[in-house]
Amino acid sequence: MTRAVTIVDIARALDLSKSTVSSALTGQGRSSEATRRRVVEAAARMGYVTNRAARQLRVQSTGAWGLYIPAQVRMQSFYMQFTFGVVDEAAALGYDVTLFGRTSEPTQKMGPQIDGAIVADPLPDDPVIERLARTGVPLVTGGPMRGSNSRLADGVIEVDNYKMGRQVLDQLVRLGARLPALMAPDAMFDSPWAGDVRDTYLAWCEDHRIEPKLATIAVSPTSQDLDSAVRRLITDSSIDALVCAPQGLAGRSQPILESLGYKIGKEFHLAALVGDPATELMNEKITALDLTPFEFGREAARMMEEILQSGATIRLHKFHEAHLRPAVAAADTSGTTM
Amino acid sequence: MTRAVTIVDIARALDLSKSTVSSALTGQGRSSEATRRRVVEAAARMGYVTNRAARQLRVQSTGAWGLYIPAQVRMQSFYMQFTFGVVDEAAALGYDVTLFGRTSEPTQKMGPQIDGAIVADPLPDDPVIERLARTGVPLVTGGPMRGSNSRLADGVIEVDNYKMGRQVLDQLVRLGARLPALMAPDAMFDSPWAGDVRDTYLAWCEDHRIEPKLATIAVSPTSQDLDSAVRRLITDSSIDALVCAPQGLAGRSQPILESLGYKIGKEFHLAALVGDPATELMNEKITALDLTPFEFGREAARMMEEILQSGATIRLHKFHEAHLRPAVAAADTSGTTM
DNA sequence: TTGAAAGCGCTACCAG
DNA sequence: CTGGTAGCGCTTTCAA
Repeated sequence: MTRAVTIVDIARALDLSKSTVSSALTGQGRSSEATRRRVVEAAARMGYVTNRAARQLRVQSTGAWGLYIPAQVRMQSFYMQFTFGVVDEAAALGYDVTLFGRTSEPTQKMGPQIDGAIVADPLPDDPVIERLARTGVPLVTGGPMRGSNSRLADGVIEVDNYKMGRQVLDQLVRLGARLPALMAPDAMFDSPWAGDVRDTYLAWCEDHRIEPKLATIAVSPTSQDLDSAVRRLITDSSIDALVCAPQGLAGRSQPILESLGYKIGKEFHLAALVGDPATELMNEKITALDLTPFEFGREAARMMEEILQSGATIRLHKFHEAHLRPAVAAADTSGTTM
Repeated sequence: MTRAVTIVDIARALDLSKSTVSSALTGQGRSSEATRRRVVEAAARMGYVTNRAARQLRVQSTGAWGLYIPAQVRMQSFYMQFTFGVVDEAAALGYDVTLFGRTSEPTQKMGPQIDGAIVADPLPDDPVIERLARTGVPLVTGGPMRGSNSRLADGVIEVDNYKMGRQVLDQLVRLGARLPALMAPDAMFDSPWAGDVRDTYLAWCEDHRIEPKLATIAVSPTSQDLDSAVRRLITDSSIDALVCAPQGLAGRSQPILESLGYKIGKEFHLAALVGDPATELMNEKITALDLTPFEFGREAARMMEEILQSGATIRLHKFHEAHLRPAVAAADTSGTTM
């Protein structure tokens, strides 16, 4: 592993000064086009690559963003896609993305060194978020912050859960449902999103003069837990539709319901508020919301860039577009339309 | 955002020199225990945090590792857990983890600045891996490398796919299966792991004088694709067990098979080679391999540390322990053991 | 046991 | 348009 080539190397090779090379490379147009090209060409030929540490030390910026995904939901593909959306766009903007885990610091004397932090689905009192915020760098959240933490965010990008939730419920009614139940995350994952989902459902029920049927469950329940939750829900009451908030649970509920004799898409309807690409968005019997998490992540990254560009003087709030992917109406056994 | 506190600040405050503070902080025991404690205490009180860039510039190391997950499989929870295993252990060892996406660089004049790269399930000719390797930093792979890339890795940690695959197949036989089929990843994800899985199955079949029944499928197939693949497999032949290689497919196949009248765990057996925590490892009817991906990631990180400590002079190869979680034998309707 | 000084690679400023 | 120089914060000699 030989010593890396630096700007002095290429300065010597071209018989120029450090400064000329530097400005030619960063391209702030103080040098003549001719020398600029010579420098760039030589840099490429010699395999020059900027030393980030040196640059950062000088410019006082790290060139990296921190990304934090709460431990509770790390198994969901939504967050993986969100993550790579952030990574992808960040790379395009010239930033690295550093991932933070749960512990993250105790051993570390050297705190995370980042220019900004992005947090997905911030939980009200997550200590990691507080620590991230305390570093003083801009904070962008995917999903709103609530409670004491809420003013910590410089940028928020969220899905309009209220609008989308209603679209799902209305769609179920359109398919023939009269009494949809909601399966929402339990207290272990009491994120603002979870709260929005509950509130939306309750408000919708009130509008429709419907007795709400709400069950709570872990975001990644065991088969047994899901099984008993579903059974409890359908035996307790006369519901004819089930809206599952956590990703994947609608897909996993389908076989349970079918084994109990329900015909999904006909006398019973299923919906997913966070459609899983493999199991729900591809499943025509399930009405699902496509939250396009990859694009969601990209937008979060773009928002971060915007805030950084402004010198962290602005606060941004945007909505990310989600899409309703309705279930295909089940072909009636008695005949067929079209 | 006030200026960060540096070692000079705390040197001034304590009326010491930069050097003394530095060595006290890094604790290489040249200063007296008394001053060392004074310095450490002051640092904590003043909220000192090491400037990574400065340290790196001096020491010529970035304090960060790169992690790359092939795009094809990013939706699998296995990789998410692996990722956070790496992040967790890296943090404990004092390293940041920078995530790499597919594009990663075109815009970047500034190549990734890392001390080492970790790659999960390296695909034979992945250009990102080549680029990572070309940076000259140590490379650790989760899963073996094959083909032209294979000598690029300084460290390899892998599951003994051969041993574990056989354990699964033998277990199915023990449960009563005679003719197990394999559902393996298609050419889109032709990783060494996928190859191992196929080879193991074929060798096992030969040993047992069984005609192999092999189907290939996308690692994240649509419901329709999975449905038709399963149907094709069982109608074409008289198989009585199905081993699914890609994560989650055994769980997703279960309802398909059941809807066709098969009783899983009795006359038909299902197995998952990469047990999904939510759908397969929790499902008592499915024989599943628990690859403990989080721990897998941690081990990869520890291996990286070991290689780095050696000055990248050693090459390491280890096996990561996976666990067979057999299906619970279905209670026979005619009676019960015990 | 401590201090002074050099220097990692880069950008920014000030002359020319 | 270009060169010289200072200095970002840190570690690491070399002297005291």
